[in-house]
Amino acid sequence: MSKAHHRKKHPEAVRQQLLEVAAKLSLEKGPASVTLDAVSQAAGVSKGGLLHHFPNKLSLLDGLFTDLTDKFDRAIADRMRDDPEPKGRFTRAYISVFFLPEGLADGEKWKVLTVALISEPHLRERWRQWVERYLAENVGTDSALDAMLVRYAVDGLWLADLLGSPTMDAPTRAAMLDRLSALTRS
Amino acid sequence: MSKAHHRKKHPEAVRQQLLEVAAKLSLEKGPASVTLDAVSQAAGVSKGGLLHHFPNKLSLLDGLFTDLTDKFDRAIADRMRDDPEPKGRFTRAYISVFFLPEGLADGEKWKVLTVALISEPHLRERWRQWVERYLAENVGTDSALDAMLVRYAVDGLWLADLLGSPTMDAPTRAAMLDRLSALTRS
DNA sequence: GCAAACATACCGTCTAGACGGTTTCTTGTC
DNA sequence: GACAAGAAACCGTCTAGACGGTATGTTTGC
Repeated sequence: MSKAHHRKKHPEAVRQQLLEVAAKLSLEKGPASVTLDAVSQAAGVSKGGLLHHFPNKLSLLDGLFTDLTDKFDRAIADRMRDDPEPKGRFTRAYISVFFLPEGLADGEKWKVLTVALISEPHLRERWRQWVERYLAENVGTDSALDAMLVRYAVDGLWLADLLGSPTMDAPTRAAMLDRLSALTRS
Repeated sequence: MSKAHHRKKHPEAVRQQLLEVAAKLSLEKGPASVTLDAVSQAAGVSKGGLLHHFPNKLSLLDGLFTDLTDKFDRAIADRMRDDPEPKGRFTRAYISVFFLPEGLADGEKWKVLTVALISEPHLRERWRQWVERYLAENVGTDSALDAMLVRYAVDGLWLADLLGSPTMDAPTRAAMLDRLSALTRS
C-alpha cells in the first residue's frame, strides 16, 4: 500500500495538478502521450484517483479546454481594461497575450489547446462557439479588415512557434509586434 | 484464400492509395484514427501489404510528409514562374496555393500535414529544415517585414480553416486576399 | 458514520509489428 | 521466344503490450 493513500487530501490541488500534467505531457511528447496511466503517474496519483476527478478521458480534455479558455479570457480582459483607445482594443490585447513576456506562461498552455483541438475533433464545436462569442463581443471595434488580418498573423506566428519553425531574431520580432500593433489603429 | 492475392500487382498505385487513405482518415477522424489496421483496410490491402511498402508506422507518416511537400513545391514553383514581378513573388505564390480554387485540392492535404506535424514531434525537424530552405531561397525578394507578416496571416487563416473556426463571407474573404496581395508589393 | 478521496486489481479491446507462406514480376540465358 | 530462378509484392496469422474503463477495497475529513 502506497504512502500516497495516507497523505493529506487536497482534491482541488490534485485536480489542478492533473490538468497541468496533461498539458505538459501533450506539449512535450505529443498528444498521443496523454494517456490515463501517464497522466496519473506523472501527477503522483493512481489511475483510479484520476478517474475520480474525471470520469473518462474526454472529460479530462474537456476540463483542460475550460481551464485554458478561462485563463485566456481573464488575460484578455486585463489587457483590454488598460487600453484607453477603443479601436482595435481587443486585437491589441490578443497580440500581447500571445507575445509579451507576461503572457508567456499562458501562451505555452495555449499551444496545448491547439494540439488538443486538432487531435480531438469533438472539441472543435466548443472552440467554434468560443471564437464566435469573441468576434460578436468586439464587432464594433475590431472587425476592420486589418484587425482580422492582424489576428490571423498572430495565429500564424504562434503556430510557427508551436511547430518549432525557424524563429525570427529579437529585433525583427520586436519590429513585427510594432507593425502588428500599428495596423490595429489604421 | 482470397482473390485479392491473385490480382494484378500495381505497387506504385497501392503505395499512393495508402498515402491518400492515411491523409483522408487523419483529416476526417483525427490523427488517432490513422492506425495500420484502418489504413490498410480502407486501402483494400492487408496490413502485411501495408508493412511491405512502409516498414513501420513512422515511415508511413514520413512518406506522407514527402508526398505533400513535393506537391507543394511544384505548386509554388508553377505560381512563381507566372509572376513577372520579383518583389514578394514567393509570398504571392504562397497565398494563391492556399486560397485559390486551383490550389484547393492540395490545400486539403496540407491540413493533414499540420495534424501529423503536431502529433509527431519527430517530423518537426524535417519541417524546420524545409521551411528554412524556402526562407533562404527567397531571402532577396521576400524577407520584408510585411511579406513575413502576410505569410503568417496566411498560416493563421489556414489554421482557422483547419479548426473549423467561423468563416468569413465570400466578399470579405476576397477583400482579405486583395489586401494580403497588396502588402507583398509595399 | 458517512461521503468524498483516493488506491488496487483486473478485463476486453485495440495496436504495432513479426513471421512464414504464396503469387506475380523481372531478368538473364540459351 | 521459352524458361528457369530469384526478387518483389503481397496475404493471413499470431503476439506482446498499451490503453480506457470497471469493480471493489481502504483511508480521511467532517
